[in-house]
Amino acid sequence: NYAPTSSYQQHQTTASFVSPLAANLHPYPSSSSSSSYFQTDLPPQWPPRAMAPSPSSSLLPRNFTVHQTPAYPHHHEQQMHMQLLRAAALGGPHAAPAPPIEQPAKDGYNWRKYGQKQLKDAESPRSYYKCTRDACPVKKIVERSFDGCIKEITYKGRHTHPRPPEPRRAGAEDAAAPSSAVGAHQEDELSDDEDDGEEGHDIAARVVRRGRGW
DNA sequence: GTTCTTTGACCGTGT
DNA sequence: CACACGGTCAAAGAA
Ligand SMILES: [Zn+2]
Repeated sequence: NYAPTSSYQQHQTTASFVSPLAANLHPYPSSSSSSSYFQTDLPPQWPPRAMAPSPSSSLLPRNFTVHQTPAYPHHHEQQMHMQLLRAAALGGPHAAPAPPIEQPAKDGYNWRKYGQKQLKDAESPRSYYKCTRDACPVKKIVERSFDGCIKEITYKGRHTHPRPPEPRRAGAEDAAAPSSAVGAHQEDELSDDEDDGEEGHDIAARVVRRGRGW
């Protein structure tokens, strides 16, 4: 399942600067030969809208790969993998002061972190987020590298609500076409994860699990 | 008061 | 059975 990184690395080199999030992520490759993915029932708008959080941190990963699992046929849960890979040549000497920590990739939704785990092998800790909207089951797992770069983002579930409105900046530029010619190309890939309908127990177990400690 | 992050403990699953 | 691993809870703190 998780051996993809290597394969991506070869491609990532070609990545030209790409605005963190561009329309490239769009599931609608209009006339793309392989639109096999997304054909499932993706939310009307799954691609993160404005990822450029602020003027400060623009050293986000250049290249990214999208792994999205088609909605679970017999399950209400959907999982998509989105891998953000940064250019290999990032270890640049001068590069930039490199902010100690980067903001979590913003995708337009609001998340609350409910856990973090240091994985066994990988030295990249995973952060677990849940959509703050009430009754919205969507979860998000962010795995970063030691240097803070996002290695992989995993979305689970579908939002039961539209994307919350973006906070307006007083006297700021309009959010029409911020990124100029961002038309670089990147590879969007999706990988099927478990399609056999595992995790079914997940929901049930969760409910029962209510009364622990307290 | 609120919401969100941090953090170790806890729990389910797999070996 | 125990143990390791990954995901989640929830108390305490921070904003
Ligand atoms: Zn949501």
